[in-house]
Amino acid sequence: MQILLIHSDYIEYETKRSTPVAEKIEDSLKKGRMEEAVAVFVAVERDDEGNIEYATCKAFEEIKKVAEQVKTNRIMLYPYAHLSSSLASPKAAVDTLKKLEGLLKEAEFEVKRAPFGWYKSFTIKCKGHPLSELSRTIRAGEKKCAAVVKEKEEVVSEALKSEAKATSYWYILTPRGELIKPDDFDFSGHGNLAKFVNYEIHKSRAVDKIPPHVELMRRLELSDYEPGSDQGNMRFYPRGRLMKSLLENYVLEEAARKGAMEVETPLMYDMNHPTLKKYLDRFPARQYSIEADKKQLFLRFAACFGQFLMNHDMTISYKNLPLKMVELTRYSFRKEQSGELVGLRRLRAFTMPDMHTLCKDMDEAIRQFNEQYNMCIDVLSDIGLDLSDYEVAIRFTRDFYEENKDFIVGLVKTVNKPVLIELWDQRFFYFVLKFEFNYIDAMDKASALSTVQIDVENAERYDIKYIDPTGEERRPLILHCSPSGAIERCMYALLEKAYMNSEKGIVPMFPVWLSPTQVRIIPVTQKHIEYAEKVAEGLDCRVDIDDREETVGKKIRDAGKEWVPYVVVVGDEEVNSGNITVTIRSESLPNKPANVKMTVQELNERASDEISGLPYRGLALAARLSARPRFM
RNA sequence: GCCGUCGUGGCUUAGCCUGGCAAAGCGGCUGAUUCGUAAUCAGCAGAUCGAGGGUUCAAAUCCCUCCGACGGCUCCA
Repeated sequence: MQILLIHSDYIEYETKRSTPVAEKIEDSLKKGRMEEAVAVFVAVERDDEGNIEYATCKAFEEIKKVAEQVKTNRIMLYPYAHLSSSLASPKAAVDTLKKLEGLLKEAEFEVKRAPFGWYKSFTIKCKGHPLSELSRTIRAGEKKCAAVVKEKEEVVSEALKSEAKATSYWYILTPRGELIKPDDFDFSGHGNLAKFVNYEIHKSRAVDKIPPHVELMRRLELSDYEPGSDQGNMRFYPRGRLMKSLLENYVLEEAARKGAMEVETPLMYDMNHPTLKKYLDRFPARQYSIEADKKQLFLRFAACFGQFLMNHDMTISYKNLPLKMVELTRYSFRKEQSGELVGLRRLRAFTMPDMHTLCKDMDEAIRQFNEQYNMCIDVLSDIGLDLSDYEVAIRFTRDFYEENKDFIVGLVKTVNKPVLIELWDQRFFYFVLKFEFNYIDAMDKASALSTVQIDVENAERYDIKYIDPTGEERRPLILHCSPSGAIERCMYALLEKAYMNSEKGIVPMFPVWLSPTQVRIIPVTQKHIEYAEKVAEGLDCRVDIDDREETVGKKIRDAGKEWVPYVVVVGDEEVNSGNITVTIRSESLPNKPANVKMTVQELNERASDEISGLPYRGLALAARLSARPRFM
């Protein structure tokens, strides 16, 4: 916020013409005059929008200080856009001005406020003494002022009021349908669930290690922080890009298999679009905003916007339902608080498959929910995460539960292990039912992967309708589904899992279909490279050749450090026998490689079998290791 | 965003407390070695000690501000 304070003999204004953003005012406010007053010219800036309370209170303090110094009790607030080139939205500006006016009045100042959004003429007679002209820049900053603390308490108490209404009731639901309070539940044999419940309910997250996956993502040259961007925006090296691409394609193909139509929608939207504005108001200050020409734009944080706007314009018959659309958001942007960002776990720009299903009624929504619940289990399983890696949370309103008890218990039976239940007396969010699969990492932290929600609110908000058999317009229910959750987060989970495995004495690796190199061929000396090439030609997967002038021991070690699933050493023996010796990583123990003699064809069959039915791409790097640059 | 800890060649770190020529390993380059399952040998290059400011004859080292990472609070995919 920029403010300019002028101690004046008098200030007077008169409105001339309204602009499109003008506030509505009574005629009495079209002219104003104040004698012996501090005129406060104010430009509310974009930065203030994140913390209007702070900016308002800080401005209040500054004005109060100056007014006391120049010994006046009269304040004229005057909106003055020309003090800044980075203005807040008109709505935020008016809010701020009104709040500031309120604070000043509370402090017993005599306050007048010139109307916002009008062309005005004004006359001011500046006193000209040393303190009569002052300017202040207010930035969301370090110190809290007294007024902020007071204001915060009020905000908190508001939030507490709403939270009282939305009390969460926590339970554990077993596959046998028993609903048990967490305190009464015997967690033995359910260590991860205990961690998850602890994480969710008690919010106990004390940890003193650095996250293992952060080190691994760099050591494996998958991805890294990009200091040249904003925090939480990653760079992906060729290996990481390959893995990510495979995962992306996989989820899209699975969605397509379930009948979803792939679409693409814009990354940025008009902040003042009437429909979007309402939606945005539920997620204050969470998005990146940018300015283009005169428009205030925000970057999407999911694909909902684009798809719902598309749904709004579509002509949809009941015969088209359930109607599925999917988009892989590269990227979804969420301006998370900087302290929350961690490696691939929590980002500001992330890739999320986002599928929406329009359903004609609750019965269909529930059937779809069940189908997608199962799809999510299958998707995570192919990615390399099984039911022992994540915990299930199901959250719903009491009403929904009363009407669909058997269905909920059925979901628990599907996974055949106890799940965490969160139940609300009233609907507090836009959904009545949702589940997430929460991955539990090496530091006992939980992160949501797959999720499905039954949305009962946005069809109305976006005016999405379908025509029923009688020709009537009706509102569909909308399922939100992310079959895998964020792609980066899947990579994080795989890295954390590999780390935990290595702690348990299991050799860490990725699923073969995701391994950047699937087969590494190590020629014993330079003269065996030609033979290595021949072996490579017989393999239908990502094969590379370590042609560097290093010892065999070194090359073996390096292949191990890259988690290559199959390592083939070729020397005189292989050239003579025609067979190859393969080190199979998945069957190896630490310091105990599993070496198996087989033919090239046998290895090819084995590898092809493991990756069949899953997306495939060629090597991300040169086939000869000597030609590869280092990224770290 | 707030609180705490940290930031030294591309990477991992020593040096910082107690100010006095910036060290090592890995990686890179050059040469020798042509090697059989977790690191072959030798040499060379490579640093604005996160950035900016201050104190001092002298700052990687002490002080301040900012940036970034990690951890906590809060939140989520």
